[in-house]
Amino acid sequence: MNEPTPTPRTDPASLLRQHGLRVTPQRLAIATFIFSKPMHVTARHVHEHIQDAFPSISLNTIYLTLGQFEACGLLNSFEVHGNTIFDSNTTPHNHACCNQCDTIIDLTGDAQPAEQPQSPPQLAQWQIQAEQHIWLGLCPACSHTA
Amino acid sequence: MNEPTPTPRTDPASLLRQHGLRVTPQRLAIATFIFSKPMHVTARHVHEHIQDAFPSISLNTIYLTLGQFEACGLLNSFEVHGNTIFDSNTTPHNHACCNQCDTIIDLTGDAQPAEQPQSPPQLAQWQIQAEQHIWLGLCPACSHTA
DNA sequence: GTTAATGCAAACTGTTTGCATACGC
DNA sequence: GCGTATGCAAACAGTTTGCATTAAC
Repeated sequence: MNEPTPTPRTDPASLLRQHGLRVTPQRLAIATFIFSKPMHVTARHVHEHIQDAFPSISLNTIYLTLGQFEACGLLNSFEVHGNTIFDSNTTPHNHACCNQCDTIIDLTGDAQPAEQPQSPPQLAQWQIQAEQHIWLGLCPACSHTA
Repeated sequence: MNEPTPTPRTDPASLLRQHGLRVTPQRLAIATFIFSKPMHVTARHVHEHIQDAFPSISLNTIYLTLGQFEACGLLNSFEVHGNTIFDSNTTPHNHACCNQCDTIIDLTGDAQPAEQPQSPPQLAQWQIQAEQHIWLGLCPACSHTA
């Protein structure tokens, strides 16, 4: 009861209300999907998944909703291969992306120095808002078949 | 005379021939512009600059040429804010990009651990081809006006 | 009832592709 | 002369915008 965790594992509806977002069935479905576990999705990916339950949902709504989730701090986003990837894991971590199959994995740093962003001295006067550390290459599966 | 540096500061024409690329006036202009000093450019940026000398040059040619330069290892590319940035500095280094004015600076690491890409253990089975470490935020100028 | 979310369509941007012509080698 | 580079146009994908309708509060 004494844990002021920023985004606790509450149910999606409460999560939305906590951030001043209206709870609509579509939004609830998106939130339920995305926050069920840490995942990396594109807007299209979400759209295709949600269409099972809401065949008439538009990509537009997906973009809007994901954008709002990100503005609330419920999601992070980054770009790989020209696509915007939304990441429901909002703790600081890095990524590796396969150049062939586009698989993305989290690199949650045990020995990683990503937690403390030790900005280089040249950035002393910058106001850093985000840090992206991405490895690109071939995942184990694609390495074998390549 | 005894320096076998990979991409020496030869004239652009020789540089192109060295990599099996035909030397055309347009290509020469692009190469001269890009390799005059380390810089970060988009295809559009190059196009606008080259149009001074070749008003009829097409964006298509720019994309093709930059793509070939990259395939030859003369350029690196990365994406920021949905744009492909071509970097004529091919030595390993990191970047910082201003979210407001899109200024990009090189972070050539003195104390930076970027030189030896110490891949995280999770990537042991990956075949890493590139590593991007980008800081996003506000540059000193935009920090002040924000 | 007020305000925000949705869905549709169209616009917009960056990039790629196809193809005929021009030109470096 | 052969083969690639160029330029034009059109295609394409991801994303954004405008607006009328609908639904949450």
